[in-house]
Amino acid sequence: MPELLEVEAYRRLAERAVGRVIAAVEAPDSWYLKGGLAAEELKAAVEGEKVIAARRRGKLLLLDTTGPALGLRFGMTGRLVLDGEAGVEELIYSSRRRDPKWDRFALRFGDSTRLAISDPRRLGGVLLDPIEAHLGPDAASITPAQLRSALVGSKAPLKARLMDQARVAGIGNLLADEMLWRAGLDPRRSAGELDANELRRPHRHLRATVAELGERGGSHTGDLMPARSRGSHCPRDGAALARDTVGGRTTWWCPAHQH
DNA sequence: ATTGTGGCCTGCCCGC
DNA sequence: TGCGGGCAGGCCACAA
Repeated sequence: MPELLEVEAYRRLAERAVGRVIAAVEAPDSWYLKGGLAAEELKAAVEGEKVIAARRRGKLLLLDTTGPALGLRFGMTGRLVLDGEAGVEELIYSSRRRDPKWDRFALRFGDSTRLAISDPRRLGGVLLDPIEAHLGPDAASITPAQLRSALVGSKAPLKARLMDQARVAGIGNLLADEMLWRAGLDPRRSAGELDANELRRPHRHLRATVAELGERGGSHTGDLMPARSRGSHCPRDGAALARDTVGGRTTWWCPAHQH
């Protein structure tokens, strides 16, 4: 599913659209426009404007224009397609097909090219002038001090806090499980319970996991990923893996080495 | 304020 | 072979 690694791939794809002028907005699905945004309002705001940058904060893709910025969200099944080319080919939990009816939003440029979001399950959305301050520091560049302050003083489970986009932006379910598995930390522990020594581990493993899975090609390429099924065992020590809901999400962890 | 829960979206896979 | 139930997770509304 699109976590920050996939959205970063989308950002790189969208960067090719920098310099193009938005000739028309296609918004066939009003559900997909968030924050009370109407299609007419969106058209009036960005048609005729030029794309000047493609940025990312967490899982949010930002298209800066000479007018207001556009915020693109992908949920877990959204795919960015530019000129018929997808930013990510293999999107786990989404369909491998591409059906035109799944195009929930698109920009048509003056040179007849087109940037579209194909999203079978309509879990993504489009925002006009998103408030970036609603998102915490980006997980790929967060500092140790920033991560520490995102965790201390909280009674929420460690995993829930890591996935709270207002505290740390970009960590989804798979990345959270993978980094905690690597860090040897129990996802259910209260975030604020970590001592000074333990607090260093999430940061180190977050950075390492993001870098490594980025090179491998996405958030689904973790070492724990193949073991996310019933009756499986820890790839590190062979112990039976535990499965439960933590932070509202299906969570897999190793009771033998994650404490 | 913080934390937890349930619902939304819909394609796909498994078992009958 | 078709069908129905369960499942996936990002986000939001809402409750305690």
